[in-house]
Amino acid sequence: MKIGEVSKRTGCNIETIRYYERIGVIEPPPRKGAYRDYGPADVDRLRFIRRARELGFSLEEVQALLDLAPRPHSNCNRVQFIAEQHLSNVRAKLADLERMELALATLVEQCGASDHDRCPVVESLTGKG
Amino acid sequence: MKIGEVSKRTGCNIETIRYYERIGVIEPPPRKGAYRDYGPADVDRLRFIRRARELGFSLEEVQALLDLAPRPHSNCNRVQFIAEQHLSNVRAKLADLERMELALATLVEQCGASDHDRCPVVESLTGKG
DNA sequence: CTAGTGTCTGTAGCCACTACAGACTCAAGA
DNA sequence: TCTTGAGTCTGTAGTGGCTACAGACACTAG
Repeated sequence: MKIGEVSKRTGCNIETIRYYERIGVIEPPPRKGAYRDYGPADVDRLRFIRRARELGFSLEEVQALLDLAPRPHSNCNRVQFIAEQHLSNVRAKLADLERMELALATLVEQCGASDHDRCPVVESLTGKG
Repeated sequence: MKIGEVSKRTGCNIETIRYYERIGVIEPPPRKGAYRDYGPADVDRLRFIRRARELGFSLEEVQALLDLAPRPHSNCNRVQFIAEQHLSNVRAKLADLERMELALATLVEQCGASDHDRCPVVESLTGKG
């Protein structure tokens, strides 16, 4: 299977697949002539990576998960640990964004209600604190 | 005022202040001998930038806001537009993160409840979809 | 044999910083 | 005056996770 086909099947784009190879997230596949020749296992691995990325795992975490995945039974605790850590990061980011959302929504609302003598957004950013 | 003082007053670190100058977000201040010599207006501007960044505005948006800020009255509509646009980006990211959070929390929970014959996290990432 | 599509390598760009190295400047104290 | 030491200077390179080329090469169908 050539890289274009793999790209279609996994949803990873071609440049990204080669990038993953370069940084060692996937192994360099054998070559058929000048072209990379992938098998089904590569497709599975890339799908795994893509899903993990969609859940927001960093490539470093993905690496770790991939190393643990072949023996899920004995490694479940470590996998769970990584997932929990990541979950708490996600929750922290969520809290940040929620704070932003609230602040922005308030400003925008005030802006709509204002007589535009003063701009609440600018005032809020300019205020002395 | 030297850059270290400005850094303390604004919470921007020194490297960041010089970076902002390099990319044109702030003007190069005059020099007193070899050293940059800032005034109160620079402190205000950097505080503005910092606050806007904390609300998640990109530096490009910050630039635009800074250009509009001197005349908040006449520019309020444009400021509001930028803020609204940004707010909807924030909300989109929030929705993404919430999806992640839900998926991760579910997996972690299953992982805790599992007898560890199979690892729900690995299974979910490996599944054919 | 040729045209066209796909793939190859290598490099540079994106964002918003951050982290140095190695040189310098300047104010205060001896 | 001389030294010390903290602060500042410039310039460059690194971060993460791609993405976007340029310019060359490979392969396949007609």
